[in-house]
Amino acid sequence: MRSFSPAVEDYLKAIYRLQGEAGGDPVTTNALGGWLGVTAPSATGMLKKLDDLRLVSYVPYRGVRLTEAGRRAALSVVRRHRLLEAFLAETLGLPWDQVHDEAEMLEHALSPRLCEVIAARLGDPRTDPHGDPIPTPDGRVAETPGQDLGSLRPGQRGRVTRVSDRDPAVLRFLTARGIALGDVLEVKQIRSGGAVTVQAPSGTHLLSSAVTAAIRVQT
Amino acid sequence: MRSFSPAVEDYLKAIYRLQGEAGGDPVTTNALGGWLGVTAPSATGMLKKLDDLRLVSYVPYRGVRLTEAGRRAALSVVRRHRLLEAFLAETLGLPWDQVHDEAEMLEHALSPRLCEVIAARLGDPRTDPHGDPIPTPDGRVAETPGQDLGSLRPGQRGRVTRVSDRDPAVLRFLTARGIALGDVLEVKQIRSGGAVTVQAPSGTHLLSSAVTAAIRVQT
DNA sequence: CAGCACATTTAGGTATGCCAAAATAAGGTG
DNA sequence: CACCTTATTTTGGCATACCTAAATGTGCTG
Repeated sequence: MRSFSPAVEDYLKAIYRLQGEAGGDPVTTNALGGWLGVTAPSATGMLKKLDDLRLVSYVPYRGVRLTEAGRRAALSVVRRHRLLEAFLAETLGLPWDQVHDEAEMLEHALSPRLCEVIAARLGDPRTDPHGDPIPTPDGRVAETPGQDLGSLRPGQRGRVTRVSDRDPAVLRFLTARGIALGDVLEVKQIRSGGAVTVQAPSGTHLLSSAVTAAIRVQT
Repeated sequence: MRSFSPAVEDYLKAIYRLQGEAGGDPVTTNALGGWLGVTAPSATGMLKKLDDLRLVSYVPYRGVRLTEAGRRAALSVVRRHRLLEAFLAETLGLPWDQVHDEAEMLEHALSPRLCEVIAARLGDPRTDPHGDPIPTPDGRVAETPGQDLGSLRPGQRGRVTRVSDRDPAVLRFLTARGIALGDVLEVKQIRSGGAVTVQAPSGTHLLSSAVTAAIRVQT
């Protein structure tokens, strides 16, 4: 597989992520531009190019979907990204709220060879520091079942399997509260606005809806 | 200090290196283009830009020299490059003939923060795996005195302090012969064409002029 | 000091990837 | 079904960084 420009890789990764959130629906130009911080015309131009490269199938005004080749390319980027996150946390002790931004920059510069050396060194980890699954080199991903913490009802318990890396502030908040991956949380009370009181190993905490939306749990 | 594009960083690094080899003379457009693998017109265009940025002083037809700001920027890139080489060798066990190419790609994506985390993790090493000095964050470099192995006369001895990372094949050759940084070599015989027979801890070896030119020794 | 060889710059062009402004399509509403 | 809002695409431009071909400067040699 030849290699792509950083811009192309970023678009593929974004389409992969948004497609996952959209539950299979095509991704719209605006959603993509918004996610990547570029204007819609810029996204349109890139989508045409990706369609020419057969990485996506793009129907004007109808949105875009990854082709099989596009999916493989996207997973390659995701693999590099998440392996780097795991590596930076493991080897340099970087906290989980910092690994994402660093990996974001390094992922485009990581050679296939070095990528696999890192994977071997880490013992082929299955998840990154946020609990996100690391795709295999041949493009398989173990998507973990589970649900948002916000969807639990009072009295229900769930083990934290995954925390979104989107907002570093959320990660820092959880660190400060002593909540980590693997902890079992019990929902005590649901307040107005979606805030939730939970019982964690580290104590009782009030989590805003922004926080509960970032946490995936397995019951 | 704001950050520069990969292309600008590569030019600064190249000018720094060629200026060192030229012993203070200005670097010519052609030498620069040749080193970087771009045509002379491309180099001319970039030199004008670097002059506008006050990173070099460029006199048409007369060559180019780094300004103090340019020197600092170049040393920042060199620091990142050599720290990465040391890190890859130390942490992942990458052989010294492979670290250069990987560092070459990663250096432009290494944030100042991560750079210093790596330096701390390694205990602020003074040299990279080839013996090249690592500049300090504030722009000081401990240039090691020494001379090319090829300049020694029969009977003279020298300790290997530095090996050029330019040609990975030379590095692999030395590894295969059991010659490493710190070894003391004694020149036994100089053959036609600059090839040299040396006595090393690992035995007696015949080194081509390409190899002796890559080795710096301290007598 | 004329001419030549070579180094270097100028001129003109390509490919990426971004933007703002203007035009157009899609989809819901009266 | 015409209209209006919103999403999207088209148009025209900009910046970076590269190239080839043509023009020009430099410095050496006869």
